[in-house]
Amino acid sequence: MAAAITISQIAQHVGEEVTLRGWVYDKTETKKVFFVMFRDGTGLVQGVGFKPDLSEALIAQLTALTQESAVVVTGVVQANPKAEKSVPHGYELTITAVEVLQVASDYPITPKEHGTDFLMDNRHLWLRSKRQWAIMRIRATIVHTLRNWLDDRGFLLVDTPIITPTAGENTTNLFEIDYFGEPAYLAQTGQLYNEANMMAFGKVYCFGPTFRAEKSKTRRHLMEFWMLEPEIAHCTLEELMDIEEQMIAHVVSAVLEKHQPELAILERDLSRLEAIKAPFARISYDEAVKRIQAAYEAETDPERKEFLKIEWGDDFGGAHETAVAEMFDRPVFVYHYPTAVKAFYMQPVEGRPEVCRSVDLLAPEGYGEVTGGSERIFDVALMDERVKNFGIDPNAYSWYLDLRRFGSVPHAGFGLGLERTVAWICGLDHLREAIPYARILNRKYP
RNA sequence: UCCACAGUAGCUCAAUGGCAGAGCAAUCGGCUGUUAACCGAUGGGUUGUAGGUUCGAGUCCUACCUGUGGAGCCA
Repeated sequence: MAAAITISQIAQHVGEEVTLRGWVYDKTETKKVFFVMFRDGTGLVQGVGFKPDLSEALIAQLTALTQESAVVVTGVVQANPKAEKSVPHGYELTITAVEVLQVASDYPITPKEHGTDFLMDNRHLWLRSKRQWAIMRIRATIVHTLRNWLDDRGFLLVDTPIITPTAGENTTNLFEIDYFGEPAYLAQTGQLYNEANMMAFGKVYCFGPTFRAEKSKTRRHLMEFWMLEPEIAHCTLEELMDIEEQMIAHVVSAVLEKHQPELAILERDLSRLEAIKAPFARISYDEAVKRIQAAYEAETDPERKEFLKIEWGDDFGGAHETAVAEMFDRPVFVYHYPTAVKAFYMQPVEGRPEVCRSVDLLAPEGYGEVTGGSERIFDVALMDERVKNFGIDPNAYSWYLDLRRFGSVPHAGFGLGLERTVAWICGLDHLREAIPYARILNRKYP
C-alpha cells in the first residue's frame, strides 16, 4: 500500500507511488486515456489513466466515476509542466488503482456557468468549487494572521457575549430573541464589553459573529458578519491608526506570501495588493468632504453626480467612500467625523465638539469601510450627559457607566469587518462569497 | 421601505400576440494527451402564482410571490 499523502505535499513525492483520498472534480474520457481531476481539500491534481496499461477492472472503475464521487486513488506522481490546472501546478498522477467509496450521481453544479440564486441555494456544494476553495483558504489565513499579530503584541483575546440585554449601537438594527420570556438581542458589536475587558487587561480584542437586522440589499452588507475588535488603554487616535495600518499591511503581505495559487485562481490583480504598505494616507472628514465636492463638480455623468452630492455634516454613502478611496492606491484613513453621525461614546475633539475623535479606514477599489474606530469618552460627567441626550436608559447601561466611575482612562479601539477585508483582498464583487454561509436579506438556507 | 430589471427543460438562455427552441448537463455511440474538449443520436416543459384582455398569451393588462442590481442604513 502506497503512503497516503495530501495533494499539497505532492511536490515531495515525484516518482513515488502515493495514495490520495478525495473527490472527483472533473473527468474527461477518450478512447485511450482517462483524465480525472481529483481534489482533496488541499489541492487539485490531474490523474491520468492510459487504457492500454490498465486492467479491465480498473477501466470499469474509472468509467463509473462521476463528478464529486468519493475515491481513494493510488498512482505514481509525475512532474509535467503541462498540468496547469493542477494546484500546485505542474504535477499529475499516473493512476494505478482506485477505490470508489461512493458514486455521486447528478451533481447539480456543472463546470458551466450558473446564476447567483442557484449557487446560493447550493452553497453547501458550491464551497467545493475551486474559486470558493481559494476564498475560504485566504479567509482562514486572514483570521489566523490578524489574531497572531495581536497576540504577538500583547493583546489578550477576551470573548464578549452574543446574547445581550441592550443595544450596542443602533437600536433599529437589532435581532430580538426570546430569552425565557424577556427580550434579548444578538450582539451588534462586542465593543462595550470590550471596554470592560480593556480596563481589566489593558490591551484586548474580541473576534466573533455580529448581527445587524438591516434591510440592506447591497454587495457590502450581511445580516451576520464577523468582526475583530481591539480595544486599547491609553491609546490616542493617531496611535490607533498606526496599529491599524501596520496590522493590515501585514495581513496583505501574509496573503501574498502564502496564497499565490489561490490569488491566481481568483485572477486577483497582484499589483493592487503589492501596493498596500504602511503608512496609509490620513485625511480629515473636512478635507474628504472638500475632495468629494470637487469630484462632484468634475463629474459629468448626471446619475453619478447625484450620488456624489454631499454637504458638511452628512455621513458618507457608498459613492462617497469609493470616490475618496479612488484618490489613493492604498487604504485611506478619514478621521474626525461629525459627532452627530457617530455613536454616543466617541470622544469630542478638543475645542471643536461638533466633530469627534473617530476614524474609518476605506479600502481601495470601492470596497468601502473595512474598519471603524475612535477614542472613547472617558470622563464620567460627559458620558452621563451623552447617555441622557441620546435617550439611552441609564439603568440598562449602568454597568457600562461604572467603567467611567472606577478608574477611567483614555482609550481607543476599532472594529474590523472580516468579510469586507476578505472581499477586498480576494477582489470579490459581493460579500456573500467572503463567508461560508452568507446571511443576506431574505436568505438563510442552507 | 423605495427605484430598476428579471422569472421558460436539471443549469445558462432564445422565441413580431400565431407549431415550446438552443447550448450545456444526463443517457448511448464515435473520436482525440484532454484542460469549460470535440462530433452524432436520444430522453427531458403545468413558461413563478392567481385573475383578466384576445379567435389565439411565454409575449399584453392587474395583483401577488420569488430573485438580481441599486438607494437609504451600515462594518
